[in-house]
Amino acid sequence: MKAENYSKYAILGLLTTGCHSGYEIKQLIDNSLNHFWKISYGQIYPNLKLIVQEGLATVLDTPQEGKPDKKEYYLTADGEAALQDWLRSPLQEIPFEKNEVLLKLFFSRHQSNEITTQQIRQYLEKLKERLTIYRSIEKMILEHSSTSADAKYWVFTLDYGKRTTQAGIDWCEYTISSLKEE
Amino acid sequence: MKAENYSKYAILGLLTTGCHSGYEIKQLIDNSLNHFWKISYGQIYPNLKLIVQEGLATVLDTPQEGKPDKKEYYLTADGEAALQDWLRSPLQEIPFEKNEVLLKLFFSRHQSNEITTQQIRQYLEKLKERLTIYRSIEKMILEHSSTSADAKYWVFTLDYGKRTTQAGIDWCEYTISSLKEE
DNA sequence: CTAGCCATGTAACACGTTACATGATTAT
DNA sequence: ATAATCATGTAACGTGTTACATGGCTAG
Repeated sequence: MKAENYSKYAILGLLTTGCHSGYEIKQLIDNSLNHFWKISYGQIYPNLKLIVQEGLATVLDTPQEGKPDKKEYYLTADGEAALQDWLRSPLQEIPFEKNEVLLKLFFSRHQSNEITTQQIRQYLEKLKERLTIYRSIEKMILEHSSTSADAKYWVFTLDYGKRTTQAGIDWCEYTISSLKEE
Repeated sequence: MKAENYSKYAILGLLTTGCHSGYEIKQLIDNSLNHFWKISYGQIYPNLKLIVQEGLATVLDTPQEGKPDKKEYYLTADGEAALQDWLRSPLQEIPFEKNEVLLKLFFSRHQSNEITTQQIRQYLEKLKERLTIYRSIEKMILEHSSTSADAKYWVFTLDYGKRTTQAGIDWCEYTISSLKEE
């Protein structure tokens, strides 16, 4: 009963978006998927090796001038098929949030409302920053690559981030004001 | 640069909510914290052992009639202090969602809108179920233990779940209708 | 001259899940 | 009979992060 290795498919997908090396994959994830997916080099490089071993991509050693050499990966027909198979496969789980603020709030009768409020305010600030980041990524996509066939879908994923973050912001404000009335 | 072991504090906190054995902790988490925290026996029992070793709790072997013996854990003064220290410590990270639907949607130009829509619909159904569960937990808390000093805070955490889930539901409906117009 | 970017990779570690082992009682 | 609930625990496994190693080029 082994779950899928999602990171493998994330990498497979990213190889179709114009980036072809481990380094570029990391860049794109940090810039554009950061709100629902993360990945580290410790995952990327071993997975790329695996993907080649399974025949889902081929490597091309590309020397560069003034920069270190890079390895460029390109999906094979099998790789394309594997990506599409995974895309249409049914969802396994819905996302689960491990939320430190809520965990603390759950036990907050052991603490003054003042400190609890402070922490929620801290959380609120972080959510606001996050919202700003989402908006700037969205702007970038719309200006920079609105012609790309991917753009439409990327904007959908950002919309999700914006909506749920806004819901979190609303909650913070409501909860802070509730704690004050006492 | 080692992050905190949150599960340890989750257990520490739960020992103050009327449950005192590993089994009871698991029950309560599955019933009431499930929307922002999960834990398995493989984490609970080793952590309880650790907590006792650190002097944060004491164990009491309690034989039961008609049931297996259980071990009851009670926080020491040090344990109470450790919990409070952690509660007031600043937030480390804000939660990060690893979202399979969004990952697939990100690459959905490789697939027909029909299948993409189906998957979002699937996601929508799961979010609706989740919302129903939140509402029933909330009702349980309000009816069953509204007198408890914890109840107020527990309801806040549920409110968060309800709001963000509702935002997800709205997003699904909007996105499905957007994909149809083509 | 120092920081940061470009670029690839591994080893150790932390965290968490799953499956397994044990075994009594109670409800269907 | 059989499944479910009560109850504790460990070992193997999977997944992901962090720190480290290497090293050249470019901008301040």
